[in-house]
Amino acid sequence: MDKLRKSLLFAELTDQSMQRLTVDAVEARFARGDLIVKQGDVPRHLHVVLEGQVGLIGQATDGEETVVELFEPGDVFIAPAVILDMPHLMSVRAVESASIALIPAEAYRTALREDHKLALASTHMLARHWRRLIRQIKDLKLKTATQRLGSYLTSLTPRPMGASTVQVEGERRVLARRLGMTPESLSRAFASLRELGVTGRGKRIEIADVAKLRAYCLEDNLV
Amino acid sequence: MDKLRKSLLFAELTDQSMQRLTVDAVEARFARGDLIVKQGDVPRHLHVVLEGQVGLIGQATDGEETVVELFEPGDVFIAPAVILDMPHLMSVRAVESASIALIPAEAYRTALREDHKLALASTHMLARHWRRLIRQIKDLKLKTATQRLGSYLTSLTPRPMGASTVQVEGERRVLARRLGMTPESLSRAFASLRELGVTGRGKRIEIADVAKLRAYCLEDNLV
DNA sequence: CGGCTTATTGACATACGTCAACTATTGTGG
DNA sequence: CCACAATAGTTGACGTATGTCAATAAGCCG
Repeated sequence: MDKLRKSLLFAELTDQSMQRLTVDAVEARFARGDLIVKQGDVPRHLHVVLEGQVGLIGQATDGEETVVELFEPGDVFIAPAVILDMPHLMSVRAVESASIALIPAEAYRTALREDHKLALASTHMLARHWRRLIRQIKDLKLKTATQRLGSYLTSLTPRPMGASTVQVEGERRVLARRLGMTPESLSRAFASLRELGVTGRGKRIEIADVAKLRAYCLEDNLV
Repeated sequence: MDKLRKSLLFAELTDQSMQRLTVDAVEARFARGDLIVKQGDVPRHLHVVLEGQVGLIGQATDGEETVVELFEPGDVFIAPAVILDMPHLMSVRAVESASIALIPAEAYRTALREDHKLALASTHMLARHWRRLIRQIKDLKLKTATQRLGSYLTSLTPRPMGASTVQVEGERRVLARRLGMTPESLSRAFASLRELGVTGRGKRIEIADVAKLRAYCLEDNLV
């Protein structure tokens, strides 16, 4: 269970704290499409992704679904509901086969109260998550669908300019919903970006001029 | 300066901690429209609203602006940037004349590191803020403009059903941008809601049947 | 290779934004 | 306290981005 150490949240904890936190923790496997957390339920565990990818899913009362965030190994998800002991605002679904560490909610809350290092690490984690959401809200409110796709593509390359090739992992539908559009609109957004030098099909996408794409997508340079 | 005690973040601190945190704090007044925090700047202070209302503003590189959140007395804003010591992703503007407490950023970070109670209170604050943003993203991605307005109106009344009168404070433009639409669309959204029993002009709005409105707006019952 | 799922493309519908004109409200100086 | 200007909100006409539905093409896996 010391795979958990890879997560930033637990990296700095003492072995003793870690021990107490994980004594009743278990590892669970989920197949693609499995529901890991159901919106409305009261949290029983803090979840940490060990392998695979999971999606934070918002469900409307009419059955519509959207993807708000994608989490990868090392990421802790739905911590806020656990911290506040309030019903989940979101569901979580495995978008590919995944392995998740389940830490009992009360154990985490107790550890938060008793272990200052954990509380401090939690503020950092929450602050980073907050900024991810803020970025997404800005994108949704200020950019077109095509610009959101372009921004996403530029986020996949470390290069600030010049040419670059990026790997777009995962299903198109999931990416489309994450970016706030339908799969059809995503296809059209890819088509629109072609005239800005974004070529290639499938998972491998080539960007001819990253700086130009960033400018078109209204990308700011904030870290 | 013990107006700060009203904020949940500081309610439980020892006097000694509070003393150290506020020794170099100042209170600043801002007029309507003043920029309090500029997107891209490195945070110098943690901000707490003492009086008035401020808006968290996202700016695109083409000059477009949107309102992401509104903060009221007792609210702490832009804490994540202060915690992480990273550039602000957002600007903050006084939407009405406001008074703000400015706590030096380094003092807050030091206190976070040394005072467990403060770290714990900060996780709660961040968790609550996270849930506000999640709610907003779900609304933006899953609801129409009219439904978002309806949801906002139902959030103003404590009653889950029956008739209710609510006060819509602040300027229409600010509300429109907060809800992710233009002022014109907001006017039309009010007009559309009229046939669902939402009447009245100006600041006082009457809802004939809160439950019916909530159903139309796809409101879930999550706390 | 065949069948199933997923992605793309086309035709069309619609929600929302834009621009402009008009109306209501707020604030201010005489 | 009124008159008037300035600002804010509403309404109408219209354009455009994105969703919807249906058909086709591409990718994936036994």
